[in-house]
Amino acid sequence: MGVAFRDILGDYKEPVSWESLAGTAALDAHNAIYQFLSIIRQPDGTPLMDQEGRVTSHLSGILFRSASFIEKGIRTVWVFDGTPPDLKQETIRERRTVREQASEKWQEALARGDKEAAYKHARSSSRIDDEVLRTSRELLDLLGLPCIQAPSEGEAQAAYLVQRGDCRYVVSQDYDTLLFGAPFLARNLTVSGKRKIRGRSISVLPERIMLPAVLKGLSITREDLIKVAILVGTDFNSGIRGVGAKTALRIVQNGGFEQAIMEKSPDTDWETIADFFLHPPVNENYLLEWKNPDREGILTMLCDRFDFSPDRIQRALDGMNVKTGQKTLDSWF
DNA sequence: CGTTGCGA
DNA sequence: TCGCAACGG
Repeated sequence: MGVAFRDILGDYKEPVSWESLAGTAALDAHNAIYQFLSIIRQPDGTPLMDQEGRVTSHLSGILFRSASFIEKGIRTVWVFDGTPPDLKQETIRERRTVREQASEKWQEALARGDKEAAYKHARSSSRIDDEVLRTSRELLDLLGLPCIQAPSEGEAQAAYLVQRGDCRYVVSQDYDTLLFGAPFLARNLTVSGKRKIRGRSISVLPERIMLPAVLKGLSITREDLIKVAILVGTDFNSGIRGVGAKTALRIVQNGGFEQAIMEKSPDTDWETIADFFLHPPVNENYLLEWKNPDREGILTMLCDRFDFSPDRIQRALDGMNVKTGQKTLDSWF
């Protein structure tokens, strides 16, 4: 979701400093891991793999990004998806089809030696399987970072953590958490966010989106924002053809939502979808505990089992601890 | 994506 | 020291 939806959010994206993001953050694990699997690849699309051919792109991404977050004083909670709602079945089927077709196109591109196309299709063929999930959690556990299992959508759980005050903000590239009520969404939390300005390369600041500012600025309620999303399409419905975010916003602001649905998409059970965004299943009984990284455990897992270079891993581990002066991360807060 | 190595 | 290409697994 969100490709069209973001057209009305442009004015509410604020650049923020890394310092202002110190504290606890609920990380959309699916979103982050997908990004790692999708992007960390060779030019021909081959992901990082150990000697046995097991994919390791996600482990590389999790380790180095976590090291960077820890150095910046950002304590992450990794929120994993549970069982998707029935409402999402069609989207899931569509994604599987796209993935399978991308996989075929990847092989075809490889066969004809078109690396650029190979890389592009390989990215779209990315899939988070059980093995990726298991090894991700294993590494996060060794890093001492808490993982929460959502009963349903991870974005909903992440939004809940912030609403409840256990985290300051959600980290995700997707905007869905806003619909689930996250008051503070942070995007572009990448180390390598670099841009050239006047010949100089400066690091691009992360950006934040504050839900109250969005709602106030657009003069709508959260329920209205959800209606806008439903008109353009969500994970739970395909939206109305030809209606983008700006048109959808105007329709909702003018009170024309129900009529538009009735006329253009009468089969959309919008009330059920809206109710899911407003009252999603969440786990309310979680325990958040941060521990020191298990240095030996991480080295054993990544180097002995997955063929990472001990040198690189040690350097990353040094970066996580040295700055804290042997204190536990917890003692910062 | 994030790190590292290399040429200027 | 910087900027970019290549590597990592």
